[in-house]
Amino acid sequence: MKITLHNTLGRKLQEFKPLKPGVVGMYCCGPTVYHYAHIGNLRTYVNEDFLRRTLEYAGYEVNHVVNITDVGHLTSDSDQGDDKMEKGAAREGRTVWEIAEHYTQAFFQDWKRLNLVQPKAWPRATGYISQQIELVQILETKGFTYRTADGIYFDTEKFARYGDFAGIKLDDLRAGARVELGDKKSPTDFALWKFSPEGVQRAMEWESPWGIGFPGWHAECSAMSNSLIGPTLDIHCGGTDHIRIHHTNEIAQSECAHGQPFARYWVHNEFLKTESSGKMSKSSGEFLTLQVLVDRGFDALDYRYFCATAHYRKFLTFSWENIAASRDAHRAFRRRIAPLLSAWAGVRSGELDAASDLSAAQKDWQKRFEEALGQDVNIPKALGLAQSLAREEALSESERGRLLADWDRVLGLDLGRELPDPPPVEVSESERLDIERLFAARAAARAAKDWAEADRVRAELAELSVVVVDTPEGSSWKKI
RNA sequence: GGUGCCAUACCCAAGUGGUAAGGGAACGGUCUGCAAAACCGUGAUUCCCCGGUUCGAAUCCGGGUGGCACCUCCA
Repeated sequence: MKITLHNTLGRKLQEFKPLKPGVVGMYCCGPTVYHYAHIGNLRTYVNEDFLRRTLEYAGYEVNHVVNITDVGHLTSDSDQGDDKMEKGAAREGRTVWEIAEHYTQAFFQDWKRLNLVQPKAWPRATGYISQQIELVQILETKGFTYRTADGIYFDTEKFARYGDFAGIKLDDLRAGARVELGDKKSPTDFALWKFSPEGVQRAMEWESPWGIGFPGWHAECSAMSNSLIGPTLDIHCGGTDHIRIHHTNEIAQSECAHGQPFARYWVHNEFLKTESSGKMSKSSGEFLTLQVLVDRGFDALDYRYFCATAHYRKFLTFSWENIAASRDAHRAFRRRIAPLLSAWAGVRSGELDAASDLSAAQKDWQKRFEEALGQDVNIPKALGLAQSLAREEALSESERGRLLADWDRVLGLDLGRELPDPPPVEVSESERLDIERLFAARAAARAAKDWAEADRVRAELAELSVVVVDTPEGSSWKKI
């Protein structure tokens, strides 16, 4: 199975070939655990999960690493701004360590609810302080650093290819820079190690060859990816916002320290937008968490399905109308394929040889599915194929069921599981009595075969947003 | 100011030179006392606008218009 990926390095589609046959080293920038992840953050992890599952579907073993940033970096790369972790701690009256633990666990819960595959490692920045110090020492020895009053900085003048990755000329970048220069020689220079301010006890600080302080915010990814995967990664993932600063700096420090390419393929995810305010971001205040969606009656997998409707390199617009449309499509899809999966479960016998016993028609669908995945992980196209296959009567139910069960290894919708119904809308006691009274009146009218009256009451209930469903076992109602 | 991206039906969205996938909503039908669910059917002579290249363009090129992102933390 051939996989083509859009590589930010060179900005073009490229056939994927790992460094070592059969194995993929994949590093993904994870969350800073000072607050809940919002659904925009989560879109990126869902998309990265589609990539990982595609690679595994193609037969690769994926050494997938996602970091947890539990060190509070400054909110600006100059010497200004607050430490996000300390800010979170102050906001909630807890220690930074408690904050880190709480939001890490919340993140893990979201991860599980979205049916994301566990990475091979979840390194925490605070667990790799010595490796980060070591990285800075190597850079210092090789002459890429200089010291100012507040820290050790990377000298971007010493790395000729600095602007290449982001595709920008250094002069333009420097001329347009908005950061305060401070003691830095160039606006593009960045901190590798920051000193704790004189007379200030920071909540998180460590001993180092340069005195007490804390690592710069790009150091952890270089140090942890090197420790867990190696100096050269096959794939490095992240959001598009990281291209300019974070990934550019990771490349600079990693390649100068190790003398070899840092990552061979860079895969960047586009943002989730809102209709009103554009990009969803924590710093702007308002943001939605997965829990808010769940509280509104959506399943986490409804959100996963929603993510699957747009390609990872395109903006996806969130609105309640759009997520509801995805939920409806998702639920209808599950209802439609349930008998297909059952038919397949009924005829399958033990383990099967992957493709050898597929019919010609099945092989044709299989080929189309793999092509969609291979085209830069085109999940929306693959999902469209799954929808079409579900209605394709040229294949028997079990033939379709077999393919869909297999495709779910990539779609990750956990299709074999029955999703619980959304929780009912809250109804106050007095409202409930009103509804019960009308509901009983309608039942009486139906018993008397007074259809006109029954329909009149149904309309009255509808005005209260109450839907009545009649089944052979009796009637029931629910508020929507 | 610098850099880059996007623009396809009511909504979401695939398509990247060969004659517009898929889903949701809506409408019509079957079923049902009526509804709900399910199933069947109906949708762009056209892809923001204007030029150009080509036998052929939503797809390539040029120029507009509109929206967005990055250049401070951010997925």
